[in-house]
Amino acid sequence: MNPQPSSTVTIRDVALAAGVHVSTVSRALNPDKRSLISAEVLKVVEEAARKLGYRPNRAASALRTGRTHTIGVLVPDITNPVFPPILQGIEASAAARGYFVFVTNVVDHALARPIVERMLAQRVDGLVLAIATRDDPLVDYIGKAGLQAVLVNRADETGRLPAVVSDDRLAMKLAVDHLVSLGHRRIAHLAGPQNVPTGVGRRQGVEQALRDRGLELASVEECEGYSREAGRAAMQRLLDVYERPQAVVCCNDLVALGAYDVLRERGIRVPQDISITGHNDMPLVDMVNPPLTTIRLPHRELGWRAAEMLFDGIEGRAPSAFTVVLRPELVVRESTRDVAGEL
Amino acid sequence: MNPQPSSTVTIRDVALAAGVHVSTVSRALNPDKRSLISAEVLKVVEEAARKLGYRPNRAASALRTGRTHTIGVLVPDITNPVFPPILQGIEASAAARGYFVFVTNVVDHALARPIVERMLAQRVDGLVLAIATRDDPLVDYIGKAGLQAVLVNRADETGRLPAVVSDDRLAMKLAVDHLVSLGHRRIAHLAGPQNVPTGVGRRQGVEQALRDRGLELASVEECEGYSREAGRAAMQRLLDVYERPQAVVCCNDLVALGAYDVLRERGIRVPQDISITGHNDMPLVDMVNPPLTTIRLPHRELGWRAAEMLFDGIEGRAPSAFTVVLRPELVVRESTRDVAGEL
DNA sequence: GTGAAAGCGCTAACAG
DNA sequence: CTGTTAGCGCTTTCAC
Repeated sequence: MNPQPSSTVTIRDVALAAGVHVSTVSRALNPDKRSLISAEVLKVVEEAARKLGYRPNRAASALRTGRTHTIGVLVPDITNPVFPPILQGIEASAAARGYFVFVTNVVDHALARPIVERMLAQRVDGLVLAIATRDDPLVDYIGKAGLQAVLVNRADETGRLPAVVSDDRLAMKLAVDHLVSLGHRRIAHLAGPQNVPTGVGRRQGVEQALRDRGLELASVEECEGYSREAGRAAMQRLLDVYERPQAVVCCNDLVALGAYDVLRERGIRVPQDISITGHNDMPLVDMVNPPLTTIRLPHRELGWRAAEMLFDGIEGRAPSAFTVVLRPELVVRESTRDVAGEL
Repeated sequence: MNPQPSSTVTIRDVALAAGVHVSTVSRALNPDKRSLISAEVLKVVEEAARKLGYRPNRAASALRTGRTHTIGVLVPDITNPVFPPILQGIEASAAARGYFVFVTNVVDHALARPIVERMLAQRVDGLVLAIATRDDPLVDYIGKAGLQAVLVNRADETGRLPAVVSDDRLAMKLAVDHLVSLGHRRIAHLAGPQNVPTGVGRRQGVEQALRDRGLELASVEECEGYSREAGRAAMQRLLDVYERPQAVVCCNDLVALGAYDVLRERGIRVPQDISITGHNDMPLVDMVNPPLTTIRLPHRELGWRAAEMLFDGIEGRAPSAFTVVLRPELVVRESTRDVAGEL
């Protein structure tokens, strides 16, 4: 009575058991074509399929239809806490549509191309890229291969691929406006790598927001990466080279924590002596000392929207937008302090 | 000259271009059968394949051979920071062997079965499960379906499936021994859910380690989950019901942070008034206030080893072990304090 | 060492 | 509404 372990139950077996032709079974089991089948036959087929524990072979269907119901996702480092929620959003969208998600960790950017080639061999229906650097030849390659793809968390400036991003400039404006409203004037920036779009966008955001308030950037240092270690190094340079700023807008939380490290070593107190802001609101930054004022991104929604756009493309629907820009929000904690009353 | 975008380059096209039969191409491009082909023909075929940008269609090969070169991974919550490094280990092993990894987030345990069924339909070659609860019918189902599978981070007590785990008892012994050596005697435990193996194992580990030192558990509360919120609730109960302990061994870091929350609210200082230990050494617990003394697990290796075992099984090699137990290590920070000199 | 031929399980014209 | 037929691209006996 129990459904069999499937192993080798094919559409043929079901057809035999139901006393109909295989194509009838195929139609009966395909939601889109079910309507072509009489209610009577439908029942018999479904019953037979159920009894035998039939499970359509996706590999066979993929060969025939060219659609595998799989997508690939490339992330630079899955242990970076911004990516899990993005993946979760992607996977939730995929699961809801009956797709599976190949997740790959692109440790070294040179490996991205071979990974995409392997995905092509696997005949994925589309790709979500969380890794494109500025002006990436990979984007060209994907375009030429005629593959559906969406970028997430990084836009393609040349507009070849649709993208879902958070508004980096707005994010930095929120941070700067917050600091200015607290009375800060000498504001520095620990910038992200200037060869990735987010690094550039956030830096421009800081500069523009400052300009809007009639101020200019006190000083800036570029980090080699979005890591605590890079933040530490950059903060050291910032303090060694320039006059100490009243506040530092960091390109992300990890960098801000690296800045914390340096400040603690040098006996500079946050926020009494200097205010710090981050970006991402990664888990536990509300638990560090002091709790970090930062920018919260809708990471899960970023992933979800990217996946939805991808599926729209795959299923031939016109995408509703080419670039989707989501709104970040400011989360005020204790790493920023009001200095308006002081001279 | 540039390799074509593949789209429709098949083995036939290569055969035609090389002036040989398709089966020759198939052999030439299969590392295991390459030796059957003359060096001369080999060169011609490889050249043709390269020139055309040929990319073997895995869906076709899967249909023919029954092997898809894909595995599935089920995790309960990818945003829980223990899982990304495990996934990273799995993915690294898979990539090295030319496999892809389907990652799924099993939000609700009732969804696990349908997900496994869809994976079966997708004809994955094997499964890594990070989700089994004690005595899970899913394990039976997988066994019956004849699917290769390995558990990670959770053992199957009935021994039906191979597993890679960290030594939970040893972990707790490390924590307890550390606290005892600091002079603590009244030691409590915030236990994990007793319907998952790790919850039970860690609790037993605490009790045994205490017994080994001639002590007994001062008090214990069970958390509803491995979350900060659950830790908060359990810590509240612990303080409300029992005499305040000198130290609390927590079943994991999130729970320990929940305990921090309660202690802070009640003005009980860590570590001056009470020592706290965690488990997992998740990112940033070295940055919280105070930095958490905890147990570090080899998460990445857990994933790697699980994947390696799975591939051994898939490729017909006898697995080198049925259960692999990895060693955790103690990381001492500032949430535990020496009280030996005090009365 | 290479070619011929069959078929993995499924879907999609095309008939009827 | 259902059956017939062909074939997706690849691998693998079986011949020669």
